[in-house]
Amino acid sequence: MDLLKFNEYQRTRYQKVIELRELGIEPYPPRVSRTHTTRQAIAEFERAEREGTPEPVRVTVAGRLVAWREMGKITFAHIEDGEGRVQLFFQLNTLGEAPYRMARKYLDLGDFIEASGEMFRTRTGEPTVRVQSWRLLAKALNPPPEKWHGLTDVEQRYRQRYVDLMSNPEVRRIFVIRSKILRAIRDFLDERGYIEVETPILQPVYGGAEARPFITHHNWAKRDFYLRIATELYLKRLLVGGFERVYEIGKDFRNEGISTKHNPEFTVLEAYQAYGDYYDMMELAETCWAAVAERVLGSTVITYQGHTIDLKPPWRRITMRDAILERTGIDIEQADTFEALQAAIKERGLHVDPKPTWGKLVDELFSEYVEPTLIEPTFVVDYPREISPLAKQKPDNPKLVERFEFFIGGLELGNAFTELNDPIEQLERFRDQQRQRAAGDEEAHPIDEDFINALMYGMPPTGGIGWGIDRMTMLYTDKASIREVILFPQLRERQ
RNA sequence: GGGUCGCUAACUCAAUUGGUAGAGUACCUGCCUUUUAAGCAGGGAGUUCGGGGUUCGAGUCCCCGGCGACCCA
Repeated sequence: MDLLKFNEYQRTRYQKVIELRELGIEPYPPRVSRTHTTRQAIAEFERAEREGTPEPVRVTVAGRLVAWREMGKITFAHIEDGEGRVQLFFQLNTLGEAPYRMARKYLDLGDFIEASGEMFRTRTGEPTVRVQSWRLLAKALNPPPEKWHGLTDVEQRYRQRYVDLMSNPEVRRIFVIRSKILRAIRDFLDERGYIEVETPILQPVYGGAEARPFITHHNWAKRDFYLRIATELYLKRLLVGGFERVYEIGKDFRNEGISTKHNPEFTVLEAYQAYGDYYDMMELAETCWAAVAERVLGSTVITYQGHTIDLKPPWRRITMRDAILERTGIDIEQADTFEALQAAIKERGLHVDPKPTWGKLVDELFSEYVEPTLIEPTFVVDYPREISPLAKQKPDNPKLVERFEFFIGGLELGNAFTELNDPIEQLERFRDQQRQRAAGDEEAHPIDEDFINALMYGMPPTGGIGWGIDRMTMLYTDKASIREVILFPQLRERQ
């Protein structure tokens, strides 16, 4: 950074750094001698008050200077640490001339400092540290945002999340909840005997979902790799290997646009259970989501964008056929060819993006007319086979597979199936995808020959499920945009 | 990809019809020994997102571009 380009604030603050060093004071010392967090200091003081302890409570607290009120020979300040804040009382008589003047001359809002002294209550009753000595821990060169409004500019909030976090406590709270959600999911699955695994992010063949991948290059191998779009095919290899219950939580990458519901890299849970099916996955989903809400929010009832929603099981189950019939009057079992469905859509004057196949048209019709209406937790079951190349077909209807997606608050949240474990059928499905790719569908699945080889060793009947952690966090924190629940969301580079 | 809105001091925001770019916070100086959005007095601080055009004169009008938010596809 060019020192000459320092602004007014940076110049005055950096000047203080220089002067402090001339005085032999290091503005960025290596160690801290904190004895109490702000919360501990207050708690210990209040306990001493209750118990009538005669000795004063002595503390050394540390944190960021967030308020500074000079009143002549005394100054009130607040510091903030990870747990809260506490008031500091700088007094000329207590500190002595030099340390008091130094504080007033060299401290600025945003600096990290350490202060030692006895706890007391001010006239207004606030527990406060009467500062007997203080020390600069880290000089801040940039001033913090305005104390009352904080940082509100959305673009700057995302680009400089550190400023957002320091000035908006609500934002910190969201990411604490996100962390607790992850913890609760892991606890839930661990209690059910799942083991957590890690599979490759760099993959020679991508798969497990319909999406365009990011491509990267490995210099040593002299070849391109794909960033994974799903963990599915690797996790199922582990079931072939003999693990019965596995899950992975990690980032997937999809080379697509950005929206309030899409970030190119996003966090996903996938879980697989041998000897299970998609009914077991419904039970897993509704139980887990309710348990997580209970553990993280203390209730299964949440508010999302004005809707009050109870996540308590059992959730509503409806077939995709009935859901579409309900909302559009079209029975996809009758309109069971591409041409018939096209005709039915036209006949009813519905607006659906043109799609190349029956299955994709069904999916589009559903997304357009059903999905936004699914506010209560709902499993939509039995999807068209041709858009579900990794799911096992329904025994009584070869056009459909044992697959469901679930929806809450109008958000598509997860996807699950009874996993296809017939290697030859799987190969056929991949070949179908290959044909769709040849016909111009860039999102069609490529053939993963090693995965077929794995299935040829035998994979037990299995239920599998995946859901997005980002959207789950949106739901639990009542946020309409995925960027609010991702610490550093993807943005275009600024010039 | 299309539409709407936005981008002005470090932050939050003003700026009438096109007529000297302002306020609050923050910063600097002074006063002030129980304040808490402390107070009082004074001062400094701008590539008005970038480029071009119209005009005597552009933050404001027009064109091109950038970034963001929301809606639509």
